[in-house]
Amino acid sequence: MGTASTHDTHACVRSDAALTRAFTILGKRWSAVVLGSLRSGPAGFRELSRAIDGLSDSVLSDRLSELTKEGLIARTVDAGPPVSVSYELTECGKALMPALHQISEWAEKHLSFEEG
Amino acid sequence: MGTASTHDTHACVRSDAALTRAFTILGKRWSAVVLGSLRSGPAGFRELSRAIDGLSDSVLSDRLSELTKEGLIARTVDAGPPVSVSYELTECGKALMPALHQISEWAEKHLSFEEG
DNA sequence: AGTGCTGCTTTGATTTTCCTAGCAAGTATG
DNA sequence: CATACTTGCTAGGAAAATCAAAGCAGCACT
Repeated sequence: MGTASTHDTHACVRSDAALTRAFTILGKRWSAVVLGSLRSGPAGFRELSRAIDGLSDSVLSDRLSELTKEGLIARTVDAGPPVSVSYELTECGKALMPALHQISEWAEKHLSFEEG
Repeated sequence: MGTASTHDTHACVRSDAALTRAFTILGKRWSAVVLGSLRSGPAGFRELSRAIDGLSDSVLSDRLSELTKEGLIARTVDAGPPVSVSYELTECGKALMPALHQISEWAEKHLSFEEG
């Protein structure tokens, strides 16, 4: 087949723009894990740092900024006196939770957890 | 401190091991997009390269190797003469599609597509 | 004052990703 | 054979992301 026109435009669109856009955010190391950690409620910087093993403060700071900028989480400052900061999911962020949960279940079923 | 008082195991497990493991794979740039591109059926290297805009050959090669090693996709060589290679989702990879689809829908609803 | 908590930022080193080429092999022309 | 174009990759090196560790300011407890 295909001898007629070589440069046709029926590319079948294997590429999914929405998925690509989503993974501009989620495709960064730790983004999704940070979001997942916020699933059970608001948390402070140090709490997240402690909860997520392997993630350094500088990267956590970056992810938190990006996620806030993208509107997935919100940063709230309570000027105490002991000033405390807390991060929590926005509606947008919450809407992602079912998908994250599904991925989590997929991982448990299909992935091995001993890796080098 | 806090002899018998402080509730030390207050950790609430914010960290999700399965999610963390999943995003050891998916959290790499282009992994999920490559998988998504394979959802409509097998494809060759060049076809994927053309379909996914912005992804370079060297990175595609990396992702394909990793995804194959992790068992999400399979590489099949048909020694022609015109030798042709095709990649396709394994059962494991297919099982991830619903989640990817959900993320795609989430992106369409909640994300803006004009970004800098 | 000393120690530890909080929320970050800064400093390099290491790793990953990216872009530009290029290779080997096959097909299609002439 | 030569040229041109395909396929499936790999190499080199630069740019960006990630890393661990330390530092800093503010507040609390002792």
